[in-house]
Amino acid sequence: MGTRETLVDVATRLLDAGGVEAVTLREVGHQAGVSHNAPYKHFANKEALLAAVAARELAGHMHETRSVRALMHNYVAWALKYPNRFKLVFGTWTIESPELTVAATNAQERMVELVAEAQATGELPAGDPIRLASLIRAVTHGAADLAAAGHLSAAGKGNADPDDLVDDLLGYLRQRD
Amino acid sequence: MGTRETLVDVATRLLDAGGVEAVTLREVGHQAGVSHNAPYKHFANKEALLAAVAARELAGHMHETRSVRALMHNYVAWALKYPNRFKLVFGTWTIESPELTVAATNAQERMVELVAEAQATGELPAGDPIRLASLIRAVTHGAADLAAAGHLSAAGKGNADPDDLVDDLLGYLRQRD
DNA sequence: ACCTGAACACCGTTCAAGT
DNA sequence: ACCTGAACACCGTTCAAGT
Repeated sequence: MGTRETLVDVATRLLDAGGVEAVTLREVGHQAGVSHNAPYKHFANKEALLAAVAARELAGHMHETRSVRALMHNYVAWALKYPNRFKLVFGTWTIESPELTVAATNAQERMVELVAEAQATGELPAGDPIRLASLIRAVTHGAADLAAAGHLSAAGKGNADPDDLVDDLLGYLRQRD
Repeated sequence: MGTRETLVDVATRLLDAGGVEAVTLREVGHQAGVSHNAPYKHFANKEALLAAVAARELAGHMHETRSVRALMHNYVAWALKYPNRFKLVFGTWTIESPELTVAATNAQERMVELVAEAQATGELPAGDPIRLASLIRAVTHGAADLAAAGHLSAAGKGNADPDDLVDDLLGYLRQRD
């Protein structure tokens, strides 16, 4: 395995264990068996390394899913299992990462496809599939983000988990026809 | 104005200008006219200062709103105007801040109240108001978060903005009865 | 092409000391 | 009660040098 790949591996492990602030170039280099500034021979800076982590994460989660519902539940499960990767991917980037942009675009297009299919069978209401996909994605993202940050259960006991909220929305959308 | 309040002011200004990583205790102290470690006499550490910033932000945005829709549009407008404050408030906290918890609980309760009122007048469908409030909040939060991070317009030109998505959801919910 | 060690400027935090 | 200056351990990044 090349050094570059090892660096991304180590960075992902550190990210999972302690959040983005636990990913230091020095520790990444050390655990990869190289010096503390060897990463600069493979990445322009720390953010470029994090972008590589995010891009690999996004690309690796393009499972074949048969339905909008399955895709959204995958999304939620991923956010809850790897909250630090989730936060990294959707955080603010000051650099333009082509691989990250490509991965995000692919995911979005797959989503729109699935929505259009569901509209064709009548499972989802008619209308602009991009706009409807954005709505479904917003609920899923919002529910996952609030849950991952512990802001969804703040109100008490009988709270819904993110999967429930996604299903609630799909249920309301189905009852329209 | 007391030193403590000045520190929170300066920290907020730095947050707006350059994100959370631009908020250094040294710069906060300097711009507040005190030494670089005077903040430790008012806050246990850097995160406690950031929690004070977040709590004041959350408390200051409890405008009197007459409708669920107005509250959600306020939420979106706030997220777009002060993305760094938004990200801070909903980020992961490793400390327990009582003032932050209280402010979040108050906001959630107000939201549930408004949803219950709308259910009474038939504007929103019946059912557990806490769960319905969670759904509406998830869409709003998700749309605002994706938009603030630039992930909503990734698919192209004809994209909906966060306000449109909120209205789309409320529209679907209204058409149920 | 890839790596190393020293160095620089920065940061959070602590501590002894001052009023 | 509130503040200061020095100090410590850390970090991202750069640079000259090595193979």
